[in-house]
Amino acid sequence: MSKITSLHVVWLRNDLRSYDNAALHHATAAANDEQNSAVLALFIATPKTWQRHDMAPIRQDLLRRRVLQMQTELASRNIALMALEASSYSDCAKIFSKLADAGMVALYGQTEYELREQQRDKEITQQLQRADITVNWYDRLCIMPPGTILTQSGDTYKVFTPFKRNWLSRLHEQEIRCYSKPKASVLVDVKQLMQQLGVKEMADGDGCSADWPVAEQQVLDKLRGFCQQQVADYNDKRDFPAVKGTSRLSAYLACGVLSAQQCVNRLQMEAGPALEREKSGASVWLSELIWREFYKHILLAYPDLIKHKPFQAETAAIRWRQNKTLFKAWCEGNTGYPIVDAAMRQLNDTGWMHNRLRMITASFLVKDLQIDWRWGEQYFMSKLIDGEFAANNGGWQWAASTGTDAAPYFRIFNPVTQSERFDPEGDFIRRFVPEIAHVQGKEIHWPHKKSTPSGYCPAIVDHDEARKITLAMFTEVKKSDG
DNA sequence: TAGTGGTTTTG
DNA sequence: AAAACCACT
Repeated sequence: MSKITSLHVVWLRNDLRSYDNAALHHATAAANDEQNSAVLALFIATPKTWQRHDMAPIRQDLLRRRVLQMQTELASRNIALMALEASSYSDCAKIFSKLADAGMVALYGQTEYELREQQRDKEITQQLQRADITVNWYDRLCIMPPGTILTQSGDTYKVFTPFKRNWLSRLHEQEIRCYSKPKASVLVDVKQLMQQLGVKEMADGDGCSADWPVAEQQVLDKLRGFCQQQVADYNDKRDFPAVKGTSRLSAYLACGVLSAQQCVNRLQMEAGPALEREKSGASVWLSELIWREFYKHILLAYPDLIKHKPFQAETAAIRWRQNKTLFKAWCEGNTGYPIVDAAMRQLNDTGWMHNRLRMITASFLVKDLQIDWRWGEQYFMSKLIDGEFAANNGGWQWAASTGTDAAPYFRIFNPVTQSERFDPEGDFIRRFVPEIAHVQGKEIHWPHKKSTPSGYCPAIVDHDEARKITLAMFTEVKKSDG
């Protein structure tokens, strides 16, 4: 075989899949078109940057496991995946200059919307273009890319429902296309290339995400299974944490084993007509995918969000309580509110939390403990296997009433009412708060009525009182703003 | 035609 | 209360 003289490099980040991967697809097509040309997929682990972004250890481990799995999957398609270990994003530049010397002719990748990531990509782009290397970015993180869904006056939507209406009308105008799995003709010898470049191989993770399978086919089967068997009941079951009513695909969307395009494509295939029915399981699940895009669009349009500025400027003046003791109790699931404690322990024990519980615990931290939503935002990121800036920040600001969407009511959840409504039998609470598992019947939602069961913590705050304090805090900043 | 004001909608 | 739409200019 003749010597490889040109490399088409695919930089994988949060698009760790071989199906429907635009970058991989185009790089392979280009390489197959040329003589002595090969595709090289590249992943660079950057634990220092990950840590600075509070990326949960379980999410880091999932990334590493997925990359190793993908290495095998891609090799069978004649595509080598070089998995490297660096420290932070600034080290990526050195790797690319070495690749440029080794015959790299083009770079392919999927765009990302966070500030540091955009800076990183901009710098690498400039560096490579100076060396006459073609750089191709594909904006496929969303089905409808930011900038394509605007109000009639050309503004970014700040309210979900009109955004969704617009988004859906676009969906009806077009067919969602997914790229096929690429196949190259020449396989690069990665071991040799790594030696030649003098770069460090990616380290293994600690395996803490082992409960989450990483084989691409297995994940696609999960998606298909969900769309065939569960999505029909999604609207009826999704709010009950004791029931497996949600897709549990968020972690795979976050690291891109699945694309949103694949999700909607599969949903249309399996649930077709139901999608046209309002409140059908299929259309409600689609709404959740649209929420994901809504927050990504918002993030790109309001870059201050990445600096943790509140969307509603006047709420920056709120003086949140800096109480480490109360915060710790919330983190550890020792608030004395069973549904809150069960939820936080689910997060701590499994790296994942049911969406209904994310709203309940967020509301509790902000509206019952008056603690800065940013503390909660950061804690969630540091624990969640599916933590992504846009959705996490959007969700927290929604719960904190500092974000988009100006509803005329004030959003304070009553944790006991929420518990009664969404964990009616207390099954979920008993699973995660064993010290009150023996409490019979509806008392499980509020076991303090007679006296707090031994081994369980008393309530750290009185909800009705806390509610009044919070309302006053918001009234204060609203009136000083005029 | 882009700006306005009045009306409807809002996770 | 604020956003978005819509009709009118």
